[in-house]
Amino acid sequence: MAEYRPEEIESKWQKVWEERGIFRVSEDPDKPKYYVLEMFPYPSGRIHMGHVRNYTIGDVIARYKRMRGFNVLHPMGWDAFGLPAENAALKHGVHPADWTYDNIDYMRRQLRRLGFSYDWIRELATCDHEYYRHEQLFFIQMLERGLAYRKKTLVNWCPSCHTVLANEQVEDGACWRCGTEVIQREMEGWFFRITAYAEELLAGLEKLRGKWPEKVLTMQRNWIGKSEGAEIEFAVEGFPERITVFTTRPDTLYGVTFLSLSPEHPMAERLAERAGLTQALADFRERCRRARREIEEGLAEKEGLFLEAHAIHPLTGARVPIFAANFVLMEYGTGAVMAVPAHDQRDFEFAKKYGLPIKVVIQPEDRDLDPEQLEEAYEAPGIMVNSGPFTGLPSEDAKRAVVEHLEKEGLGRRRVTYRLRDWGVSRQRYWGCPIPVIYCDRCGIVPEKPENLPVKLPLNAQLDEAGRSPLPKLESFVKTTCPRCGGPARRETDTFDTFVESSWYFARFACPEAKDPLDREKAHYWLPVDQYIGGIEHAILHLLYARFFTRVLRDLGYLDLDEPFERLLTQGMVIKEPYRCPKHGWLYPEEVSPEGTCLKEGCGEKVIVGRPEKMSKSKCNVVDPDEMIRRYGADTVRLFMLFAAPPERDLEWSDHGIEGAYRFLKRLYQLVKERAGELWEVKAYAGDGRDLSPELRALRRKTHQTIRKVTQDLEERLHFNTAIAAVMELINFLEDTLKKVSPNEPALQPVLKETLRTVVLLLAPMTPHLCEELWEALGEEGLISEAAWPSFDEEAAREEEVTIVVQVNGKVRDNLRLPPGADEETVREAALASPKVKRHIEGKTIRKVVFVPGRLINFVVA
RNA sequence: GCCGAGGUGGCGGAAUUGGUAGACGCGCUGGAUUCAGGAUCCAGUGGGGAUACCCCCGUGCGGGUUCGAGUCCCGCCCUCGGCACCA
Repeated sequence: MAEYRPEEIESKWQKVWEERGIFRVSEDPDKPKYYVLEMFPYPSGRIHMGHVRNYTIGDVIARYKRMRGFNVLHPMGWDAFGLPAENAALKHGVHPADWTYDNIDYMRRQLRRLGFSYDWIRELATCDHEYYRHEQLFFIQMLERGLAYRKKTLVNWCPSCHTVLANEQVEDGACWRCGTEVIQREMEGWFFRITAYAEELLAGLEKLRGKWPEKVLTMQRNWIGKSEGAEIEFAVEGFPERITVFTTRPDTLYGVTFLSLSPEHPMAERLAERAGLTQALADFRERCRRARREIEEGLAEKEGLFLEAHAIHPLTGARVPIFAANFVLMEYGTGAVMAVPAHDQRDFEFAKKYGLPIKVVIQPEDRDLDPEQLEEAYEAPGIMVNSGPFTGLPSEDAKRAVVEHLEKEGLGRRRVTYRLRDWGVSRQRYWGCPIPVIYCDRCGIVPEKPENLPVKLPLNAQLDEAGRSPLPKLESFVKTTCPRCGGPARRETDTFDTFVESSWYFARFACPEAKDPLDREKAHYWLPVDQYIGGIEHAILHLLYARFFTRVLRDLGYLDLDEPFERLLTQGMVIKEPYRCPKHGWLYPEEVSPEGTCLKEGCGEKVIVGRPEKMSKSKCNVVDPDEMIRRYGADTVRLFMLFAAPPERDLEWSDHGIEGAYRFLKRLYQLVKERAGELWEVKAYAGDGRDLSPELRALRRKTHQTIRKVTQDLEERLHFNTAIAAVMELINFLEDTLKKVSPNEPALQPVLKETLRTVVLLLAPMTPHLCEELWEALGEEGLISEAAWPSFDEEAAREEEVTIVVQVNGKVRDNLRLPPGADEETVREAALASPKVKRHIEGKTIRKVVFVPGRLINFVVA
């Protein structure tokens, strides 16, 4: 019996694909285009199961669309700048470039072994100056348009990575990469004006409804954080300047009893100076910066510093004290808040702590608020009280009325504020794209001339042992001449956030050889990406930056689209249960006995099996793709990744599960190989089925039903697990049929050929190597990778008989096999003839009959 | 606290529009084959009662709508994810 040898089959077909270059694409006006993209990997060394899953899903879509006649762009590249390269360099004494390129070579081989249908000609690595030079040009152009700028501000500093992080890159107050708590630090750096696009980025989400996961849309919406309200100006006693506050509750204006300023607010500084509190304020500001994490998590108690100054209420003229408060952020709104303790919980707590007055200006309908008795702020709407001319209005209406009044008086205006902050892109790191600006003592900040690009990252740098960037000390890099005046000048030594590279790589894939950053025509042909696939961890980060950058490139004239990714699939993680011994800690599966005891040093302790979680080396619950490919072959690994769960859900790794996938492929291989000889020259059945025996007609029906089912699952839902299940069902059905049908039946071989041919075609996007092999064995022409997707015959798929469920009082009592068109009368008679039904009806009256044609009949009796 | 997703056999998961709950796979049980193990093949496999026909119960919990609810409505519990002093 033929033995399934995946390693032979797989290398054979990978070579054929490679030699014939069948996955290379170019623009073809005669075919509809389809661009499938998976988030490109960071070349960390080896691919992990998460990559395998991500890229398998993408490959199935690419191969399927190709079979459907699309001109498919399916590229792959490397997100090759980043900190791990520098860390590895320090640890192993290799240069980040060597480390990165070695990893790329290894990982490329791994991807090839999995049989992914990439157009490798388009491969790119972002650390290549032929890639990042274009990004430097974008930056210069952004600078001209004010979309990039430099400012000094409080930034998130990761002490372990020795660099600044953008707000999006801080999770729960910690660095997203290494988990170290970030500290607040005042620094100069470069920013991209993403806030200029806040409204457009928010509005664009609407168009993605139904095409992106709702969850991602919600997360982005929250992150942008639009809120509508008003700016209101307060005069300051003894000062010419006014303090402008932002509020979403102008209706509570009459309830203001004090103002809170951010400790970073310039006015706080001025007031403190006058009151001789400069040192006190500086200390307070320092404390707030240090405790930022606690403050943001709401753990820190509210704290304030009275600045011994008063503001004048714009409408009542009342004197209200001014505080610096630890919970007021300089970066949001105006950095100043009007405090309404009766109707804002934060202000309430602050007022209680410092004994400040509480003034009720909104009354709920069902009770009376007494400021003396309040235990928490009343934040809901109600009826205005103590509010001058606005008293008696519903608070929701008063919001507008108050603002209109202020606008008339020149004391305030409507204002929309976003939570989104500008994107800080400066990184104090070596292994990244140099920011192409020069500092000249005479001319100030000067961008590099476009013709001098790229500003190459020097590869001769000696890495600093403490992990700091060597660039500032590298004279040959820093020392330069000013592009404007020709005098001596210094280069910027910060590099870009690596998210800048990944913000436009999908566009470069459309025209990787273009001399210009992008070839408008090619980009226009290929973009947008029709299907993008990647992890949910980039719900905000990469996906928001890429949406922003696409719009910038549009406004710079490079692209003519708004949204880069038409459809988005966020695949779940690959997870596995970890094992832990009370004495020896985390264990590898092979360190656990079949009885569930620890095998380390003859320990014998009962092993604790954790709930499945993300694979990580530290918990010893990783599965190595190389090892699995070696054991079972790429097709089996791919099949299991697709079969074990629908793509958006987490996938639990199972050693038994992958065995099952292997078993299935082996069975299919043997089935086809056994029959291949006799079927070689047989033509697939092409009749109308009337000449077939009932068994063969049924097999044919199942075949066409399966084509329909698999097509739907791949086309509409991307639910590969149910598609595979359907093919398995077909094979089970085929084997049952073979047992029932005489081998001499003349139509057997054509029908069998049709079925096997179909099975192989349907599985081809998922397990391409095996299917090429079986396609060839069946005597079919050409490569299955280039074959057309099968179409189904509606007539052949139609059931000759349908199952009609018979219920009595809603309980299933029997089922009938009848022709699909059977009318109520026929069904009713057949149903009443059934003894199983009779038993439940006898002696009772039929009150009602519910008939659903082709499905069911229900007798309601009493 | 707010928002979102989810809760179905021993396990991963099906059930696309309110119409036979548990497809497909794993595991398990029994049998065949084998010196034996493995591999393979066959049969069974939600729970309970009867072991012959059948009957009752069953999709997190409690209500409801309906001839009929995993699916719709109301209330609650639990798990996971995101956001959270953003004025």
